[in-house]
Amino acid sequence: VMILRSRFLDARRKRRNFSKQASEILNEYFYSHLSNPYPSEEAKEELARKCGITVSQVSNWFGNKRIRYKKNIGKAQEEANLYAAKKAAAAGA
Amino acid sequence: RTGMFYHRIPELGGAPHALLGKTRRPRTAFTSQQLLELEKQFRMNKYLSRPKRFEVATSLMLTETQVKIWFQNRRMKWKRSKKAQQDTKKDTHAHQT
DNA sequence: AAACTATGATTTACGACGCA
DNA sequence: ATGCGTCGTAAATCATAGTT
Repeated sequence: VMILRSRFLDARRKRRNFSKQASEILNEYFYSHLSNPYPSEEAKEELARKCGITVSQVSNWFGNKRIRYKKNIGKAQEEANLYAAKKAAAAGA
Repeated sequence: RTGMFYHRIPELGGAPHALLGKTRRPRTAFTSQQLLELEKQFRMNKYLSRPKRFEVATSLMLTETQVKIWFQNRRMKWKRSKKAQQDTKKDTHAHQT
């Protein structure tokens, strides 16, 4: 059909991947709160500050992460173990 | 165990609205013509009166609920963009230490 | 460099809750 | 009690960045 998307106004979709460090912080939070990965507004603000991104971006990240984790628990499990180990190592110090 | 994170509020709710008779309307991609008209209406009024909603829905072959929800979502988007603009202003002329 | 994959952003549709 | 408001979200999809 002629759903010729307004390919112009969507130019804000100029995205950049987050820094390795920011992803690290977000993943650490996600996997250490796996039973309830829903950060409060305050937690989102803190994550945003630590990652140097906006609160909306933090919300987007968690939304994407939750759904994609759920859709592939097997694969994500590796990542979960990785971050669990990392946390343990940090705590063990 | 992969304790599936259900939908918030551990107490109450229990299972997330699953086996209930309700069927979620599949996500429909509105056509560019529909979006153009909806945006036009939104520029005129941020809120739609009941008669106007019926008129718009009918002319665009959408349900009144779809139009209602579209306006709700559009207002949220509008609000987010205004907020983002404010935040940008704050950043733009920064206060250095 | 084309094909494929990862990822951040945007778009419909709701559930929960508020208020008149 | 009904109905529409916001808020936060799921899920699908889009658009581009990154990888093979």
